[in-house]
Amino acid sequence: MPADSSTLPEIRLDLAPPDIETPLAAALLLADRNRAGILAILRDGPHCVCELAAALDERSNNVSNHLARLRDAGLVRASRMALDTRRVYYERDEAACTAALAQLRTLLEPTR
Amino acid sequence: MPADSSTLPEIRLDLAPPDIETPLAAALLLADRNRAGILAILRDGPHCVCELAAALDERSNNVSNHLARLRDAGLVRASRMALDTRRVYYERDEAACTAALAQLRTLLEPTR
DNA sequence: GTAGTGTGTCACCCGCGGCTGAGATATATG
DNA sequence: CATATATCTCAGCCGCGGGTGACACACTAC
Repeated sequence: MPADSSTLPEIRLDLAPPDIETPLAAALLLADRNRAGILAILRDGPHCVCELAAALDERSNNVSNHLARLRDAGLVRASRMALDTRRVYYERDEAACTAALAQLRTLLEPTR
Repeated sequence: MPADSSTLPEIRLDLAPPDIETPLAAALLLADRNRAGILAILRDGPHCVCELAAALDERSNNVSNHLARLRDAGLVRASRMALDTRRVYYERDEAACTAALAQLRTLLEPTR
């Protein structure tokens, strides 16, 4: 027990647990070598799964798994192109990526 | 083998693997409930380990472990304050947090 | 000195998530 | 139709990282 509690900082044991569910979900999506690589590669336009797999030196089914995660989160879109309907081309959803970045800002940007 | 390769998009199997080490490291740091919570709580100023542990409903040694990770990455600083030298107060390094956010921008921001 | 509190360190356990392999589906060609 | 390529799905395995427990260390009060 402190001798002089008025000069000591008050200990706050009743701080509210912060709501970090959404930014945490965004961080978890980026916290994987292959998913981060996919998003980086797709910055320069759409690519098909086999191109991504070759660039990442991973198997296509593994890349497809990660693409499904990103697709479920809305960060990428899939589409078959007219002249090459066998392949599935993926492209970034820039609006969703910006939204995810905004979530991460709530963790890393000062409140001010 | 395509019958008419001139009308089909060229498949790029020689894409360079992107360098994502630094943004990946930043994402891995944020991709944990307790570390994300610590950064969120510290937005409103320094707090000691026991306060963080209480807010996160975690044991102090566990919180201390995560603080060490954030400290090694430079995102937070530790200091003992004059009037309360028993406790260790942690505060965000806003410059480092901004730098980490800049790394994540390389994944989520359009290149333009 | 001893006792008590706050924090740090580390080995260990264990669950979660990434990778794999097998199979299914889709599209094209012969 | 059969064959080939590209992608998708999912159960299972396994390594990595977070939580725990025990202990050491730092500081205060007595």
